[in-house]
Amino acid sequence: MNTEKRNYHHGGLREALIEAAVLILEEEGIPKMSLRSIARAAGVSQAAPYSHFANKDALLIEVAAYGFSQFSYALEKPKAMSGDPKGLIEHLVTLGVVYVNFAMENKALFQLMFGDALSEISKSESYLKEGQRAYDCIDKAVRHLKDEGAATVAAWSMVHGLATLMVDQKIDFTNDVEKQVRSILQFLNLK
Amino acid sequence: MNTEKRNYHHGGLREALIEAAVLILEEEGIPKMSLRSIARAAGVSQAAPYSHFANKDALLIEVAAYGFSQFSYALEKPKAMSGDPKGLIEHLVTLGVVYVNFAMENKALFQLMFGDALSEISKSESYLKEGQRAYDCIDKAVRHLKDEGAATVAAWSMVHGLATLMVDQKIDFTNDVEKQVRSILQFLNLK
DNA sequence: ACCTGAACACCGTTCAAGT
DNA sequence: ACCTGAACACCGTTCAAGT
Repeated sequence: MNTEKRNYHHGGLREALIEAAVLILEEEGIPKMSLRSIARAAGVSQAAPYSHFANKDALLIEVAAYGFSQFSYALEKPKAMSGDPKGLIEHLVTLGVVYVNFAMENKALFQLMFGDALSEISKSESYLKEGQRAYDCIDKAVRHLKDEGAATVAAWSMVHGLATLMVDQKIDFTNDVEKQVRSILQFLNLK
Repeated sequence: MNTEKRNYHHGGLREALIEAAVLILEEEGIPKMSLRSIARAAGVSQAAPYSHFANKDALLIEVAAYGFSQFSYALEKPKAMSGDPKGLIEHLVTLGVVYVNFAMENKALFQLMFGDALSEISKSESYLKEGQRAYDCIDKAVRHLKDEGAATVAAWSMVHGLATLMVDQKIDFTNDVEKQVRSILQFLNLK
């Protein structure tokens, strides 16, 4: 395993570094995800990443963008089944459950995605694109119930607040995420 | 200024280190807040902090606890003026504004307080005590409108979500925090 | 163009030694 | 008991040098 050092000279190190970073991120946590440990995991020297990224942040921004692409994919999967109000509310609950489950199953990645450690992240095309996809998903679901920008922000804040409080261990860990999401969304009134 | 090196031998280094950490935290940000830079700011050697704290995290936990004491104080200040429903809702809006304003005016401290970087924080007496004070404030205000645990979690999630999204720059920065808080809390239905 | 090895300035932490 | 100075094992980043 350790000895099958692939030949990254044939163009693949950039992606391999991102993959290695994602692995270390979820398996060892943010503090252990150093640029040097990522390079080690990819089987290259400590300075090699600088051939593909301006600095550590630039690599982490790509990791965050990858996270948003996975996140958006998960949010786009469940399709609204019926057009009646009850079905629309049920769809919103489903999105909330997907949101919180993603956060709990990818804690460190979620923190990287939504934290503000990466000062240049808003200059990344892929981050903006994948992030917008996720936002559009929530926005569309909310606007079917209440076509107002503030309503989206309200729903998003509520679900995101629960997700962060759970990930950051400020709220009792509940295995039953759906029950938890349902219990707060009952207090969201989209008239 | 640099030369007036106080004599910390007479018991004050512990508090001086916490103060120095708070200053660096807000003025230079989390990445610059190293244990060595804190020690430098307090005018002692790099190893001196270990006479008062087991490690860097132990010091940061005290900083977070200090943050919660300030936070709780701010939340306790505004008193509910009238007992009628309208006054109670107004009180909740006020608490939301205080919450978000604290986050925006103490970004790095807020992130330290509510992040999960400090793995041993839940073992700190002062953190638990000051954190409980803040929670009780919100819980009391919500329970006057709707006496249900889930209602508190819903209101807290919504306000905390807005605060984190703003601090982490995932939502358009708005100078008018009150307007923003009001615009989302209109969708909180405590029946 | 892509990668290495050595170097620099940082870090957290430990430990013998000083007072 | 409290603090220092030196040391250790880490970092991120730069740069000359190799292919």
